[in-house]
Amino acid sequence: MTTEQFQRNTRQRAVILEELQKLTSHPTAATMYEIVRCRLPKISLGTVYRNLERLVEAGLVRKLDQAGGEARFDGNVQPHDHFRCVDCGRVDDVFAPLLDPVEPPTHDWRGYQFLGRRLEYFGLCPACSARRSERTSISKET
Amino acid sequence: MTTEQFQRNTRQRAVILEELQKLTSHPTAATMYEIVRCRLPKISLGTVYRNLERLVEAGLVRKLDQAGGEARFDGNVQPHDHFRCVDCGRVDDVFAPLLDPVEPPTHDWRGYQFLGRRLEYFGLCPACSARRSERTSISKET
DNA sequence: GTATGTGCAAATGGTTTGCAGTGGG
DNA sequence: CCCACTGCAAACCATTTGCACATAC
Repeated sequence: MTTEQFQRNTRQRAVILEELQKLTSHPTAATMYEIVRCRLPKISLGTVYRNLERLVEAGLVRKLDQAGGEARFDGNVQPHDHFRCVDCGRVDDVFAPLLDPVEPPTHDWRGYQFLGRRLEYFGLCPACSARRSERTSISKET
Repeated sequence: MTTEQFQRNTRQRAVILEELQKLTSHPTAATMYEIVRCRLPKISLGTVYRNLERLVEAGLVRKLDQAGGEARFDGNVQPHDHFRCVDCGRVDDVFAPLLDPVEPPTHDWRGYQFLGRRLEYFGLCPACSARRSERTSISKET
């Protein structure tokens, strides 16, 4: 898994990949740092960033980044889409294809060479949706 | 256009919206700052950021922040998708719907409340695509 | 007149990087 | 034994924010 793609196989990289693949949440680099520190107390945040980046390049990890916000990482590289909660920021997998997964041309659409797409839904996750409607009914009562 | 949505209508906000709507490119906040400074030399970058954010909230401008790096802004709020070049970073409009625009449920899909979706293609723009294949053939020749 | 919005500059926060030291092969 | 990788801390850079002043209404 970690073989061949890298010049050296370090314990740090192995643990980062292993822990990320255990999760179905989509942790930030900082969260990964906290998780990995349980097993490698001396690891640095810089190493976490560097390895996540290299794992992305190697195609073993997906990066879900957003301008101005924290990037999140996904250990599941199977094609699938995401739902981002605008209140709490959590990212969940969307298993049902909500958009017809017709692929764009793989290359040369009017000179553009397509490499992929990013599709993300946004809205309120179940918890935040409940919390909001609760607040609304309270404010109506008061 | 700028009326009603805001408590006060300032020249700064009007110029920012006006200049952004002239463009079909998708400038960053820094680029908008440069553009607007031709007409308002004393404007500050902070004001550009604040107003772009408020214009997004008012639904007059779209913010394209799906990828890491700098956010880009779009004065065209008609529903359409985008193509981002991974080499030079330019963002172009995608006019032809490459994905069937089937809308996700408007709310309550397994407790999730959908507010919208963001779709972005990425790959190489015509210029960068040409530049890359040129380099490849050169390296083959050499 | 007032409080919303601006200009300025400093702060913030996620991410990257330079460097000396470590350890994988 | 060498050089890719690490730990550490400082640097970076897009964005946000605090504050005194300006101006829209």
